Amino acid sequence: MVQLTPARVRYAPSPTGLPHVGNIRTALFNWLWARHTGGQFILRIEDTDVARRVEGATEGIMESLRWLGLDWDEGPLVGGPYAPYVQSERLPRYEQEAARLVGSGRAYFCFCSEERLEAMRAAQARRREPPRYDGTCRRLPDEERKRRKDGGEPCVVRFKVPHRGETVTFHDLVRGEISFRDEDIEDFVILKSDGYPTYHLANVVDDHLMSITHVIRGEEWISSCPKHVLLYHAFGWQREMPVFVHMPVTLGPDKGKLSKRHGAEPVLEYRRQGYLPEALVNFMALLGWSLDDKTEIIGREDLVKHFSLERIGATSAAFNREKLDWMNGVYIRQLSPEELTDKLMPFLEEWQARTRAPHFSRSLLRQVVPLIQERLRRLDEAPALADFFFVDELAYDAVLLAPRGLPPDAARDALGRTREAVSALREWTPEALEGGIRGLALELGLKTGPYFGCIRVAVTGRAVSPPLFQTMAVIGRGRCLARLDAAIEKLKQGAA
RNA sequence: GCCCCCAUCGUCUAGUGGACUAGGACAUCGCCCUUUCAAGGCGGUGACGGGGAUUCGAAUUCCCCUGGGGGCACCA
Repeated sequence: MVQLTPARVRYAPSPTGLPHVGNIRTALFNWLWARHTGGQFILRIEDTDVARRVEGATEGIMESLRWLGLDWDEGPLVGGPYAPYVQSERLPRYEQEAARLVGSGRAYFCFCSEERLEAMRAAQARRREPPRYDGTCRRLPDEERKRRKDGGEPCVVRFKVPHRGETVTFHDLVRGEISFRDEDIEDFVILKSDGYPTYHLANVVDDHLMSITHVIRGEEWISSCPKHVLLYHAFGWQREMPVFVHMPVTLGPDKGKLSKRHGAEPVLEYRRQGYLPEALVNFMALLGWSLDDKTEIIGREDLVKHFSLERIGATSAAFNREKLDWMNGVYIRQLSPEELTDKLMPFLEEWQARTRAPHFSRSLLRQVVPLIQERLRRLDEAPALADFFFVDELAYDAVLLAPRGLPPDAARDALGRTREAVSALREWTPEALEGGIRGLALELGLKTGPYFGCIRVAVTGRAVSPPLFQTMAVIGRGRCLARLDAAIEKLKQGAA
């Protein structure tokens, strides 16, 4: 492998809610790059919007990362050489850097009120002009700005975008050169009136201070990237500018950018629905990245080993639940029965608590697991698939007992003979059951299809189940005989 | 409205001028296996948005159009 310099990358979410798949995929790509290069993955909380802050969101973010196995080397809880990693705790730095810019004439105080700005934008919209700060305070004489500032008038700090009719160009690893005309960039706010920095300032300052080498983020940031580039230059940091990698956004099923509005669910919701973190990781990695023309199932280690920024595509990808479900099934089948039992326990326990199923236990579940493993796509499907192993009474429609090709009377007789034959069995094993029941089928001249179907319903209460004889073996002699009796009774009542 | 980005099967993608009658995966359809359902095996349907240009030769390069997406806050 080529010797790579260790990268320092960051996942920088704002704590405004639980991260969803599109969001956490950014974390995954950053993490993969850090691990691939042997560098550091940094978690930085960008809580510079006091109004949008959500209680507990940071914990939710960390829990999501932990569940997916995306461990961070620096950040909340673990600390690091560039602490603190929460922007609200770094306010003095931003203020200081903003002041530097004001001092050197690259930024200025702006006293325009929210109302005035709103009116300005409304007027621009009416004139069908792009909404953009009109530069009122930029044109103010220095003395007046100083006087009003010293007088305590509320203000923000705006970056003085050089409007020289030039283009601001940056290199994006995914798309190549991207350029904007400087007159299309407005004098953006870098420090708000409450003293908090905006994303633009905080992000540039911290990335520089924390020696971030690669900024891997969603493509929704492309349009603000020139602002960041301008800031790097204004600060004199252009030599150490990070490599920009704008990943394509994830689209919802309706092809809109994945968000609450477009079918995005919190990552932790996937845990609740019985997805395996390794399946979700595999799946998300393939959303916008590919190893070659055939690899679909690729485990975490191989992902780390083979991941590369160069193979990130430029087209946005729609989140496709069906493929995730398939992939999750693949990962479920790869589990050992013991592992799967462990993973299934919380889902069955939750079900048990609701239904009071009398026969549920881990050891019974352990026996059931081999019978349902290849039938599961999600862990939360297990109760619906296996409930009849754990209950006493079965509730089902008697007509199911007489499938096509087996009239009710014949079904009742067959079940009666079956009960007889089976209760005489010395061993209650799949093999013994199969021998006995097949022998009987031959003797009675019954086709196995309808006949086995009939027994299946009697024993499981449904027309679809895992293989009959193994199922009966696990359910046990006592409950099987009782269920056969109940089925015969049901048919008698139906006839009467 | 303005700016930016993108464009291969329904979906995720491979493809960097000839190896492409465009490959793989999910989904879908059919067959096989089979006591049902799965799993598995085999096979089928299915795509280079349109138009120009460059070239002996374009999915691949360039331009235009169209379509889609993103952005345009004292939000990130």
